[in-house]
Amino acid sequence: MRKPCCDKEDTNKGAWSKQEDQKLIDYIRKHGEGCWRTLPQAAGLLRCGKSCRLRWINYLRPDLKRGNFAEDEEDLIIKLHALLGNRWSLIAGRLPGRTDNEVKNYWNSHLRRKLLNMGIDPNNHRLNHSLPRPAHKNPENSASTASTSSLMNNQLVSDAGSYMEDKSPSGLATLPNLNLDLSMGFPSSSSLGVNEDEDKEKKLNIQPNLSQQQELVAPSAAATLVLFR
DNA sequence: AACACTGTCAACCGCGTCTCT
DNA sequence: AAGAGACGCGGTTGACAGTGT
Repeated sequence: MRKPCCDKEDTNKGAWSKQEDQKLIDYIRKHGEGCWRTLPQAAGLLRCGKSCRLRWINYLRPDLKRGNFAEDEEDLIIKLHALLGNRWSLIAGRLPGRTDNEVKNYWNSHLRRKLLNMGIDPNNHRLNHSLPRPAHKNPENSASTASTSSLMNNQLVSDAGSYMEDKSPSGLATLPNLNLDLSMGFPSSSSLGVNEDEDKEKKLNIQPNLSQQQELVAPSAAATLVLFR
């Protein structure tokens, strides 16, 4: 049988120091990612493998974009969230250089509120008449919803809303064709295992006729999704 | 200037799934 | 086939920064 991931007494917790970061970077540059269980000891770090993995994926990876989200990224997150729900890793997989944690944080701190301010329920992306809709009155809103206006133009809200209601007898919500422009590159296999991605798309029954190497452009291929939630 | 409140984000925790023995 | 460890994910927490009073 395998050994436990780490001895909890011997591991550091909390914020990472620059030295720790450097050790992790150096080690992964030399040996590559993976084998997180043995990595801390091999790299001379008093951290558990889980913590190392998180630090690398969320912060140290060289292909991370960081900085503010662009409007098109915001739109894409909102669209994908309407389709996938809180499947942050899948959503982040469509945003090159972004991590699931980053997307999740951005959703919770910015996008959720933005939708609420528009009177849209962030949970189901439907217009919610019981929510406040200051739309034109609030200057902050009119400014901040510049990108979301394109959202409305795409009829995402109504589309998402209608299919959320359109439940099949089996209890699954079947999504109609959706003109979802997913013209983003595929996630790197380092950030999201290819096999895992494949597997999840199978589970989600996404059928955009894609090969792994193809850029994901699914306008009319139209993700026909069967959500299992 | 000092305090309270709010927002942001890195990191942790627990759980489900996968993989290995 | 079963059980245990490893991995990955989503939810939550807590420290810190920024803003308001």
